[in-house]
Amino acid sequence: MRVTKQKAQENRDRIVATAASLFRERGFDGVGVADLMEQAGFTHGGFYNHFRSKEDLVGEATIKGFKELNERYQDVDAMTAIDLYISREHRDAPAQGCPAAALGGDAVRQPESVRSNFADGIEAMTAIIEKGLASAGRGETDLRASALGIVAQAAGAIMLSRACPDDSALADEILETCRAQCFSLIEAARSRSIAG
Amino acid sequence: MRVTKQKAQENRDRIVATAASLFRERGFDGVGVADLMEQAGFTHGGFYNHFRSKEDLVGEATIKGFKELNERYQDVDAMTAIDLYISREHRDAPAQGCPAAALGGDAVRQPESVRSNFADGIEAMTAIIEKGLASAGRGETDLRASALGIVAQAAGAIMLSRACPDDSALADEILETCRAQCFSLIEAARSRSIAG
DNA sequence: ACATTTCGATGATGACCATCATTTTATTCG
DNA sequence: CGAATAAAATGATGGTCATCATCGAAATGT
Repeated sequence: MRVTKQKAQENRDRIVATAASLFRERGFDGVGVADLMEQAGFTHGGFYNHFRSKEDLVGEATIKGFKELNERYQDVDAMTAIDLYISREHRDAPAQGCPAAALGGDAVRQPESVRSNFADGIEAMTAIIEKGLASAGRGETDLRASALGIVAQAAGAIMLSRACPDDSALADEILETCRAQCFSLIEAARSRSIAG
Repeated sequence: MRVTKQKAQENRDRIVATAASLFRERGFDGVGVADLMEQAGFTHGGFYNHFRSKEDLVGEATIKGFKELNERYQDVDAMTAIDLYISREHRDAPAQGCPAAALGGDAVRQPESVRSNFADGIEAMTAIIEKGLASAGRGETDLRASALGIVAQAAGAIMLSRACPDDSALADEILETCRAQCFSLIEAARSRSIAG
């Protein structure tokens, strides 16, 4: 049956949101169109009324995932951001977590259009950390470089910690060690910024 | 036809080596048994004479991948290791590169047995960096913590750089920035080690 | 109110996939 | 040498996948 124009848009949004979660949990290749549609509350057939291909959806879901993440980290201190990001809670809930950490490895095998969305997402994450790094000081030094390094270490930490077995000592050690090291990097960037 | 016992072992090794490369290039799910066997120079049927399941091969290929990597980094200075690891050459040749960076994201969806191999590989990488960090000094401080942070940042950098579009400015910026930051971390760890 | 459009459901398509049974062929072991 | 064995090839199985054609029904535009 047909459905109201607004309702159709809501349905479309729900498909994208469901995909954004499922992809982070199972990978781009781990989610079939039929399975996805069922999780969103539909049968498989309607999919191609909304998207030209699965690849299109992958691109949209990537944007959606980064948007969810960055809204949650908007306007928080860099220390708080790292405390939230490099945490067991984040590691153990990939479906609601960072797309870069969950799907960065999958992204390599995606077309340029999708990878372009990843670059935008990484750029946005970096900007958030950089903003959270800016202290009362003048910010002479390259805060962006510090932010980029912190983002790489944080995403790497979550990915590596997830790759370890459940309840592995190493998995937790990676998290704790990298959190502490990122805290140091934040402090160092700030003191350089004030001094500069 | 049947084949000499030694030849059969060589064939098996070749399948594992081919898998180790192909998996890093296309992901665990991106390589089918038939395709893999063909790349190794066989037809698909013989696969199950060598392995009980594809999952078994995934585990073995992971070990093989880390072994290849760690042999290449054995006995090198930490600076040199990072210079080799965080490089365009490494980023652009995933099939010969680090399994953690290429397959860490895929590992989450693998059984514990495979993840256990990943933990061993990460442990080995960390040990190599830690050893390369030890200077003439007494090594009072926690070099392992520094090494783990460096490994996380390095793997994260390669993963994120690969996720960006080809010829993207961000992709190269990630590499250069993280290499410089890892160099600083190495220097810092060493001076603390000497002072301690 | 009626014709048109379009959302969503049903079902089919052809291509892959992992896995296994069978056969052929050659080696290994007694 | 002969019997048992095992590696590799061939071919089939049942499952899943992305994509598409079709159709019913309801909302939209006139």
